[in-house]
Order: sequence, then structure tokens, then C-alpha cells
Amino acid sequence: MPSPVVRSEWGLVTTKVQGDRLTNSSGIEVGSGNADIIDADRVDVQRGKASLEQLAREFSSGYRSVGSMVYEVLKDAILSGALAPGEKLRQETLAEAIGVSRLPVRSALIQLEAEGLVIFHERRGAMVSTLSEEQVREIYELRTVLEGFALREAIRTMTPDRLARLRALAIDADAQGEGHAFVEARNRFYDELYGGESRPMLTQIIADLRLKVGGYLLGRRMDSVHGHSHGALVDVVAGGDADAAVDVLARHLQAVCDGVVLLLEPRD
Amino acid sequence: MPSPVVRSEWGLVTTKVQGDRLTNSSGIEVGSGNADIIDADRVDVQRGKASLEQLAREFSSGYRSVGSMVYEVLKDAILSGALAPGEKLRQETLAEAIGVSRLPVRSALIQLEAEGLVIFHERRGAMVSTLSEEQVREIYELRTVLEGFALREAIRTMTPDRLARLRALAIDADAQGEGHAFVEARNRFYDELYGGESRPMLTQIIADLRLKVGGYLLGRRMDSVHGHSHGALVDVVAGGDADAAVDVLARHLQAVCDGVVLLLEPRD
DNA sequence: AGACTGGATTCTGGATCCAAAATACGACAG
DNA sequence: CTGTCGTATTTTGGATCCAGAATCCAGTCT
Repeated sequence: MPSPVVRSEWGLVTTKVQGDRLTNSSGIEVGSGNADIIDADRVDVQRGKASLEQLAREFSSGYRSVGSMVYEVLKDAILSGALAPGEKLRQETLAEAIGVSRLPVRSALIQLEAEGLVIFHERRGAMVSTLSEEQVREIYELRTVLEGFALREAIRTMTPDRLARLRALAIDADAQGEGHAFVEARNRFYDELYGGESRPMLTQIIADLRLKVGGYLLGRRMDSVHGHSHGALVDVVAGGDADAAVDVLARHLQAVCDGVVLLLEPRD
Repeated sequence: MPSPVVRSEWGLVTTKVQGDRLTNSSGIEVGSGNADIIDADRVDVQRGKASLEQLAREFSSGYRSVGSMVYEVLKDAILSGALAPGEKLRQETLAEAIGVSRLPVRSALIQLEAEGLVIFHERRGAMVSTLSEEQVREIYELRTVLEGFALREAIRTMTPDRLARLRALAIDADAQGEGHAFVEARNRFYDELYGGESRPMLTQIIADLRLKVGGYLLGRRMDSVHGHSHGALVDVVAGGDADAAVDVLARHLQAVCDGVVLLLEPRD
């Protein structure tokens, strides 16, 4: 089990800490080993502010506008599980933590809302999107349809050099562990496979659908994901049998979908 | 400099302040009063501003937040062609035209950017999105894939009462002329056909794809659209042959796609 | 005469301030 | 003791103000 220590360093837990027990709204205990650090009510905010400033500095290189930086930071926080699904997002707290004004935070939240990662309640603020089982199943249903089409097109127009590039990217993705590097490598692989340059909207829609469930995967890679290496997918694609490849893909997505559904309810 | 007259007049939308003569209009009075203030050296901006004021008047009541109202106004302006593709969107001009501050305009623009209707250039402002021929063809390719799937599912799970509702909605849509009423009726029809309530994301994605080309259709309904009545589609669906229905749909989309491509370049 | 550079103007993006609404807490009454 | 109403605090949404960047125009140099 991956240790949640890194997550606790974000300090973006917005629930009030009245006692010595520090949990976020999803009930996941945040850094039990760091519980003794918490002395006063504001300590978590202080810690979060310090970490986020450091992380904002880390993210700040290469970003021209503050709003886009905040957007990346918040997206990363949601996808990494630092901001749990259902968690209330107070603009003031986020702004203080990142070290900017509330305005770019609002801009970033609007962008994230359009992507479906957060939802706004009228005058009641924003929260990280939660997914019902029906929504998860629809997401994977749509992914099956879209990625099936993309895969058929990829096989239909496959060239030797592109297959070579795919193999290299697959090896790279399978070599990565968890976290950022894996996600990046996986995205590069699927971008190449699904014709990211020739069909930008398709790859964008697929990426958005994949993002929506990102918050539920937290840091953990499920067995079904592990069992399905990208190299194997390349092998099926290289075979040239579109139906077989789509079948492999559909089974894989179905397995991942079932795993995500199980993660929705912690009780099992 | 146009002095902001009654900007502090709150309760614009929801609650009506004990206004003397001003009803729950969100700064519409201000907008109409400032109609002649804009510099007259840009005629196209003049035209856009007048249209925006008209739209703002129409959309004035029934919205809780000013930002959402601005969003609806701008979206309608883009889809109706009042703001042409490629047109530069200056926040100050838009804000004055609608009669609000620049901030809700920025929020609305961010939302519209996420939907793909406008694009932001780094420090150079926003403009209405333009579509290349490749993008148009990809849009209709994806619509064929998604709507084909949706249509098959609809036929698979069709019930008599739903067929009856579809027929009523088709008659309603075919009876409408152009403009708002037609778009609304058409959306209701496809919402019912594609299972809007059971597959919200699918219908949302399809609607977004349809929106992207809305600005190029302007007010004109092409012959191919005219020739394909919604009632005929219902008849094919009622037949129960999924392959035939998908084929009809694909041909229709292909025809519309070709028509839109022709509209991209005025030369023919 | 044309091109390059520097300044001025304009526009975007960010911060701070203010008004309104919702929620939470407390007081009072049944 | 409990439920309801009123007030106060919190928080969101909007407007105005300010700084930085980009563009445009003019002046000068080649």
C-alpha cells in the first residue's frame, strides 16, 4: 500500500481541525505520523501554505499566467487524491495555500468545472466532483466506443515506424512506477496510438474521460491495470486483427471499470 | 470615460430591490444608456455591440448569477453569428455592451473556451474559434461514431411510449422554422432519442460537438438539413433495423459535413 | 526612402474591496 | 427540553483599481 505521507504534505484539507485528530472530508486519515505537529487550529494551513508555495514555485517555471499555474496545481491535487472527491473547495483557503489571490483560483475552478473535475453549487461554492456508479459505467462505455474506433483507425493506418515508436513508448510506460512519470508516459503512448496529432479532438475527449475518474484511482494502480501491460496491447495491434484488438481493449476497460466501481464504496 | 451609473444596483436577477422604476434587469438600463458612448471608429464592433444589447435584453430575467447570463448571451451571439468566427473579443467592449463589469465576461469567456467556442491567445486576448476543414471533418466523424452508438442503443431499448414521444418531438422540430425555437426543439428531440437522461455525458459530448460548428451555420439551414426531416429518422428507428438507421444517420451527417465545409470558404 | 528601435497607448491579467446570500449559532418561546 | 426564529459570521460573486505586456506609431539612422 502506498504511504499517504506525500498527500498529507499538501495540507489542502479544508475541514476544520478542532482536535488532535486530522482527517479530511473523505475520511482518509492524513499523515498519522505527523499528527503531533498539529498544535493549533491554523497549523495545517500554515503547513499547507508552505508546501504549496514550494510546489507553486516548482510549477511556476514555464507558466506565463498565474491562473494556468493554479489550474495545473489544482488539477494535480485532484488527480493525485490530495483533494478527495466530494471535498469542499473554499476559494479563500486555496488562494492562501497557493499564495495567490482568489481571482485566479476562481478562473482555475471554472476551467476545472468545464472539464468536469469540480462542480459548482449555486451560491454554495465548489467541490471536487463525485462519481456515481452509473456515471463511471457510462464513462467506460464511452471510452470503449471512442477508443475502439480510435484503435481500429490506428490499425488501419499503421506504419512500421509508428509501430516502432509505439513499442518504445509502451516499454517506457511499463517501466514507470506510479505517479506523475507513469501518467505522462501513458498519455504519450495513447497519444501516439490514437493519432493525437491527426485527431486532436478525439484524443482530447478520451483524455477528459480518463481524467474524470483520476481522483478515484488515487495513487494506487489496480491489479487489472498491472496485468495489462502496454506492450501486450502493442503486440495485439501489430497482429493487425482489429476485432481482436478491440476485444482486448474492451475487456481491459471493463476490468478497470469494475475495479473503479469497487473503489467507489470503501466497504467490501 | 463612461461613468458607471448604477453599478452598485444589486439584486439584479434574483431578488428585486425596492427599485423605483428598475425591475430585475441586470444593468440593462445602463447598457442602453451607454449605447452611443462607444467609439464609432469600429463599425463592426458597433454592430456586435448592438446585437449583444439585444441579446442581453432577451436574457435579462431568470438568471441567478450575472456570469451565467453573460455566458448565455455570448454563446448565443457566437452561435447566431452575431460574433463571427475569428472575431476578436475585447473584454472591455463586451462588458460595456452587455452592461456588466469585465469580470463576469472573463468568467464566461473561460467557460466558452473550455467548450471550444472561443480560444485564448496568451496575452493577446480571446477570439471566436475558427474551424479548419480537418477539424470540421473530425467533428462529424466523431459525431458519426457517437451518434451511431447512441442510435443503436436507442433502437435496442426502444419502447412504444418513447417512440410516441419521439414522434411528437420530431413533428414539433420539423414544424419550427429557423432560429432559437428550432434549435431548442431539435435539442429536445435528440435528447429524447439519444437517452439524455440515462446517458448524460454522451448527450453532452454530442451537444458540444454540435455547438462547435454552430457559428458557421449562422441562421441558414442548408438543403441537406431541410431534406432530412426528423420524422423520417423516427420512421427508420421505428423499423428496428439498427444498421439501416445508422446508415441513414451517417449519410445525413456526411451531407451536413460537406455543406459546412463549403461554407468555410466563401469561394466556390 | 525604408527599416529598426524606442516610447506611448491600450488591453489583458491580478489584487483588493464591497455587497449579498447562505449557513450556523444562539436566544427565546412553547 | 426542544423547536423555531433572528442575528451574526462566513463565503461567494461583482466591481473598481493597478501593474505588466503587447502593439502601434513616430522618429531617426542607414
